[in-house]
Parts: sequence; structure tokens; C-alpha cells
Amino acid sequence: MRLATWNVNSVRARLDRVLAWIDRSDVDVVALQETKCKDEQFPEQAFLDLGYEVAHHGLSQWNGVALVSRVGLEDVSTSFSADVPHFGEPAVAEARAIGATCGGVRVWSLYVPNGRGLDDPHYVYKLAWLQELRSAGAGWLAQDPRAQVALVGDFNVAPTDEDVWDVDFFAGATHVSEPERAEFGSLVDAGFADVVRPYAPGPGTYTYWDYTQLRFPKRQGMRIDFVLGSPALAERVSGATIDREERKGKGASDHAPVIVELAPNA
DNA sequence: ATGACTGGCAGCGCCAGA
Repeated sequence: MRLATWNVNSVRARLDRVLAWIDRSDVDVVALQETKCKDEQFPEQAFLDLGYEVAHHGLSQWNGVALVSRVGLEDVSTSFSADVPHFGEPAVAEARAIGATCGGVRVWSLYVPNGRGLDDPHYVYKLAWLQELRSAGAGWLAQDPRAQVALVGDFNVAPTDEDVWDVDFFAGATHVSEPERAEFGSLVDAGFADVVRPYAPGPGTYTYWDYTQLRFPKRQGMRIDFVLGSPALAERVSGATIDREERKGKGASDHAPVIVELAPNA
């Protein structure tokens, strides 16, 4: 089974690219982030025409997550916990998570809050959101240590200095701060391994490149999109790739798709 | 060339992204 995650930065603005990529990439399950639309605006029929089912969770022009699958899409949930933090005044629920069982794997498409700045309320929200995700994930594994769970998406954290093109450039910024890295580390320690890294070693291996300043052709990016697998899922991983070809050309998302190959369940 | 931000929405600037 081939499982992918991709922050598409608007599914409507680049629907043709998204569909073409799915069609040629032979992926069974795709987790999308930043669809940037409400449910009623999501172009569901185009995915159905390709032979995929879709579950989308979008509440406004911001955020938005989806799961696209041709191997089943069951038990859809739009919240990994009853206590997912909300943001703003008044506090509003955001569309940053959707989970479903696809081909026997519990897949969560996640769009972790950006944080905006270290002194911004959004940063507090980001840390709380990650903490709640870790708590939920640890709970699932406590209930079933052999659970097949994939936490995938845009984590908006660069776990190590090697995961950004220039550490000094990001000094004092989000994505690289110790508290964020600690939360990401807690998720890994809870049993969710970065299953892509062994197949996509660094340095200089990224999943995101800013649209400005020629960051992509200069190979100045960040590694912030991940597939984190539970122990039982990680055992099945036989390969992984970051498709940086898809970052090229007119109309590309600023994130590249990340694909994981899973061996048949033993 | 892999190329000098982009998307959405209100409305022809502004916020958000990271």
C-alpha cells in the first residue's frame, strides 16, 4: 500500500495538479492539508471520477484537511480528542485534523498550527495542540500496542537543525524552538516514528520551500511534513520518498508530497 | 532552467502562510 501526505495550499487553486499527481503516483491513500475551503466547496466529484473516496473537513477559507482513499475510508472522525484546543477570541474550532481507517490503517491527516511568532497566542495554541495530539496518540497505543496508526501531515516543526537550510536564518522564529521540538520529540517517544527519514537522509532534504527569494531553486527549504508510524505500522515500511519534482513549475504548492510504501500486513 | 510569492476574500488591500 502506498500512503502519501501533501500540504496542497488550496485544493481548488491547483485541482488539476493535485489530480494529475494522484493519478500518476499510484497512491492508495493521500492525506491532504490546507485545502482552504469549506466542505461544500471541496471538488469531491473529481476525486470520485479517479476512483477514490474522499472525506474532507473544512470550516472556512483557512486550514482544511482531507483523506483520499481507494482502499476504503471508514469511521471518519474530525477530532482526535474531545479536548483539542481552539483558537482566538472567542475560541473557535479549526479544521486541522481528520482521521479514518483506510486499508486497515488508522490514518490521521494533520495540519499543526503555525505558531506565527514565539510571543504570539498562536504559538501557545500550537504547543497545546501538539501536546493534546501526543496525549491522544499515547492513549491509542496504550489501548492497543499493535495498532496500525499513521500520524501524517504538516507538523510545522523542523525537529533538528539539519531540517532547515540555515539555522541562523530561523533564530528566534517558530518551527525550530526548543518547546516545539520537545513536543515533536514527545510524539516520537510516545511510539510514533519518523518512517521517512531512513529513506530520505539529510542534510539538505526538505519538504517545504518558501515561494519567495528563489528558495526552491536555491535548495533552501525546511523538513516539516512527516509520516509518523506506530510500531506495528513502522515495521511495514519498505520505502519512502519526498517528491520534490512536484514542487517545480507553475502552480506548484510550496510543499512537496511525501510517500511511504507499506508491505502487506503480516 | 527548478526562477524572483501565493491564495482567498473582500473589494482593487490585507491577512495568513513559515
